[in-house]
Amino acid sequence: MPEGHTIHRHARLQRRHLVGKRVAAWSPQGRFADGAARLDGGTVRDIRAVGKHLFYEWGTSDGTATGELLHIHLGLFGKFRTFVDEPPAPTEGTRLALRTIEGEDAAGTTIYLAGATVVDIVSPPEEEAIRGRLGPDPLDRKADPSRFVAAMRRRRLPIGEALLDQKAISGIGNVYRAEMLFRAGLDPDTPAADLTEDQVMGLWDDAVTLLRLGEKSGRIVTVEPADVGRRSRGRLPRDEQRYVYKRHDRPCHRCGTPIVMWTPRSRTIWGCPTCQGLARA
DNA sequence: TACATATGATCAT
DNA sequence: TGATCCTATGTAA
Repeated sequence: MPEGHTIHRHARLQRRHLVGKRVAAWSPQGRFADGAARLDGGTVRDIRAVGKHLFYEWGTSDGTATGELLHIHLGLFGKFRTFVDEPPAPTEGTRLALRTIEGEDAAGTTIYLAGATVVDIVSPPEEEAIRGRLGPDPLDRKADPSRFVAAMRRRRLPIGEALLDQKAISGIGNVYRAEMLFRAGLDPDTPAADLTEDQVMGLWDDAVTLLRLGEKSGRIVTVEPADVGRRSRGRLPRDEQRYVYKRHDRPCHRCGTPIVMWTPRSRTIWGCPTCQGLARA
């Protein structure tokens, strides 16, 4: 389930297992055999997440930087599986396997990766080039939201499409864009440039709130508990976790109006005709 | 066995 | 705008 929160969460959890460790690397599927061979037996010095990208800084077996970075982008289907005990055999599509090399009696941690759009080895300048193409990341405490504001001000593009543009803001995906626009009471078809600066900053602040929550919990829960008659966000039934995403024909949690869906640029979006004043409805 | 589906992004036309 | 790439899963046939 890879929007930005998932990527940052993977980085945080994998750091605990991998950083400072020597790891074996191989490619069960074979399509990353050469890359895995270059990484095999080296150490992981750091793992960094930015937007939907992951960078693993590699070192030699004694920890010296090699100038090689494992770069991963999960795309739509990419998945990690982590095993702290003896792992099962990898699935056929497993492109990369990493396993920590521990002492005699420790099993080590094994991580399998399948389905990713990008698995390659890049140099530090290439990492910088990729970062340079990305807008500010709501999960980066040093991010500069004014870059997002500026990007929105100069775009006639509908805000619903602009939010998916990783050059404008990085890490937002199809679930968060729909949910953020509902929470802001905005029609996704509104041209980005028509929003006030306060509205754009409001979207940024909400992205920070929601992605941080998602990074902590590993799930995307966007409803305010009061809207579904609850006291907390814990263990909500599936239909009560979100306001609009995949809730077409279901009643809005705030006003009861049936949620509608449409598909601009082959990315389905959902909205409440009443709460978001949908022009198309 | 087949097909639909998925929280992404790029490239060609 | 449409085709394409990536893989696993659930449902239908």
